[in-house]
Amino acid sequence: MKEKQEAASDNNILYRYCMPEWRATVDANRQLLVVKKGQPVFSEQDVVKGVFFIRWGKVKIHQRWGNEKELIIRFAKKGDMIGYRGLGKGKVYPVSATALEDTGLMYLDIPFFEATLQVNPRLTYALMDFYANELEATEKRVRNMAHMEVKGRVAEAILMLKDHFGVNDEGYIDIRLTRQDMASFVGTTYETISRTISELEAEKLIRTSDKRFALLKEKQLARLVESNAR
Amino acid sequence: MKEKQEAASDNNILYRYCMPEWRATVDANRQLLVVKKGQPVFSEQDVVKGVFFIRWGKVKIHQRWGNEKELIIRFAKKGDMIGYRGLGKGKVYPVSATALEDTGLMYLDIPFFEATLQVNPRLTYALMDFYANELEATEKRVRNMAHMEVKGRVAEAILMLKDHFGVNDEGYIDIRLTRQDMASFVGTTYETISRTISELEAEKLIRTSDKRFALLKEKQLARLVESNAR
DNA sequence: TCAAATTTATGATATAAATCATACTTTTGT
DNA sequence: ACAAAAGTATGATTTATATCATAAATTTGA
Repeated sequence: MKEKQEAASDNNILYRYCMPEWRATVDANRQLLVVKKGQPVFSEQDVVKGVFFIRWGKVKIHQRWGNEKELIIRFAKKGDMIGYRGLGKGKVYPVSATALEDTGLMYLDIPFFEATLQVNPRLTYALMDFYANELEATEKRVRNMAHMEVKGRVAEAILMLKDHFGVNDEGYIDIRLTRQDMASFVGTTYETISRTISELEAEKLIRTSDKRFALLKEKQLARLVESNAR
Repeated sequence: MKEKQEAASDNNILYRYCMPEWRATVDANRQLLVVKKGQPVFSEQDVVKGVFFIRWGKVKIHQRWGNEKELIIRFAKKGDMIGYRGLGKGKVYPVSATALEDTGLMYLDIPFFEATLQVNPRLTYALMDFYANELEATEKRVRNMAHMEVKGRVAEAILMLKDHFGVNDEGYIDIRLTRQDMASFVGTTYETISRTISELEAEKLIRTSDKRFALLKEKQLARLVESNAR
């Protein structure tokens, strides 16, 4: 892997909330790994053996449904923790994680991670808060899925992507997504996404290029979200 | 309130996971209250001032959308905690809680509850696990909303209700729900629910009476859930 | 570098479920 | 105990979006 990527500083919930004395223990127990674009970090039904922290790159957390369909639960970037699904031995992942680009990860096995939680109440507290907030966001998604139509959900998805990944110099949101991934994130088909994106472009609310999105009229897009009850 | 109801033993995550020494402190700081059927425990946009534990009765956690529509996020019964949405001052509820029948609650204010978390790492740990599991269940709901059609979602909803509330002597799930509540839980309209329930009854998979459901062929109902990709 | 595979755009058609409408039943509050 | 309000069943119509189909554009890897 490239130097620049390897040099990325780790800044994740674990490093931020565990006691400084424990940090060296973490470093002694961690493993570093690289997953190539398109390759799985873990897959549904795999036994949970550890937890991952993204050092660089991007990952989608998704769930298969039947043969062809999938739903993207969330996207993860540098600093994000993935793969921890609560306590309990012998658990299997209810979701898959797949690299959207070459991605560097740090891995801790479950016994060590849970020992870390026991020793660092502040970390446990921060993690509880993290899950409580994720839950709130996911509940909102259920509601949107139930009551908002596709166009509003697409608008909201684009705004979420902007919040999560930020924009680059040219104003494009810093993640490349296929129409299929976008469809899986919004919960619709790629044909419908294709049409909806074309429509939003025709209305000059967004621009797209190289599988990226740029916001042209963010406020109007946000208004679209609000007024899109079914 | 009736004697029998008042005599209910409290068994909730707080009592289960906080240190015995702390229990008396909790009891000194708690308030007990009763909310009548149909009345709110708290409402969307209220400032979060405390957390509630249900002693007896049943509550729905729901979110309004526009004027008429709502989505029921979850149901809560005896022992369940409601109203805690992570740390942070000045937070407002993103959801409402409304009593489905007369309900007795214990209330703790946020400063005391968060002090309790600080003092009882095991409780924090249990709460983190609780939220991680809730998150997993809610993610599954997002997926079902995206890919499963109404009939499958209704079947799944009925199975969830059975798990959560159990069945009485006559085989009926121990909660009374209007068609509108059922629709809000499944994420559809009451007309569609009415039709779907009629259909499931005609197929002899369920029976209904007095706003309650009884399972006649649980396995077939579960199979319906599996095979109901859109 | 080129052929194969994947991704995209867009049109035509089918369909699940929303909406509109009406009559009937049950629950609630005074 | 009764009138008003809320809830339910079911039919008719509309609509958003899935599905099917085709062709063009882009990406991939040998």
